[in-house]
Amino acid sequence: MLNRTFAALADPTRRRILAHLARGDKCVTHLARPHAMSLPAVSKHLRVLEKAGLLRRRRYGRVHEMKLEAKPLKQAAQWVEEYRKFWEGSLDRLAEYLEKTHKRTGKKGKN
Amino acid sequence: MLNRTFAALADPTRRRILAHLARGDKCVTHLARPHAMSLPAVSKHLRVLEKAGLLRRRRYGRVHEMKLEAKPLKQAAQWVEEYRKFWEGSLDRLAEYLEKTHKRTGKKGKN
DNA sequence: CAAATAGTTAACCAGATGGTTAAATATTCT
DNA sequence: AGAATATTTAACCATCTGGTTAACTATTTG
Repeated sequence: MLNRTFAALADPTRRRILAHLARGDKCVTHLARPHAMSLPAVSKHLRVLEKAGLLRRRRYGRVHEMKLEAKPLKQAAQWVEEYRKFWEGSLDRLAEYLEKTHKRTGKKGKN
Repeated sequence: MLNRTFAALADPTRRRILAHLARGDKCVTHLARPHAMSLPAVSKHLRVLEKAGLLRRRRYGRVHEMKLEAKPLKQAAQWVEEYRKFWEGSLDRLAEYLEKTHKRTGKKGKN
């Protein structure tokens, strides 16, 4: 799940599409316009996002309305947040690392 | 920047490597052991992570010590967090959406 | 019905990705 | 010096990715 989510987010076009969707649901042509590429290209991006569960599609006649789906984003946020423990406690970790790995003149200070 | 970060995070092997690194810095062989793949494969993964700025490498003789670098993760978290506004206010958005789309009398708006 | 509109599917292409094995490069150990 | 260890580089392969154009399906409109 995270695989597809992160892979989907790795493309700037797709992130822009999501940004637009966050400001209101849009149909394919509408989402395509600001992107200097063909419609099929956008269509593909939308399918990637859909497969990643980042948007849901509803058809109204010939128009496909896209709707942002936040669940995968939440999951991604959760994953990344686990590393907050690390980057907020990084000095402690560094100390621990220095102590454990290199017994060379144990200077364990905090900065 | 986000491109590379998210792309790097899209691979489970790389996420596992980061998880190990978050628990202490490790050298290549050490990081490779739990992954059922060749050393060069792991080496490649490490380079991807390095290029994405997610880790820093220090050489002590022939041993390369890897160290988790949190900045890109922070940036990624920041990006994802922007969508919290959306998924926490999703009901309002939904209401807005319903109002705009369904009660409309066939106007071809360029919203 | 015919034409316009919305969107997808198909076929193709160049380049990236993720893996392999074999060989090369440093560095450390005896 | 020679062997072992840590890691990278090279060459190769299959598959995925992101784009294209052309053709197709489906729906709305005149």
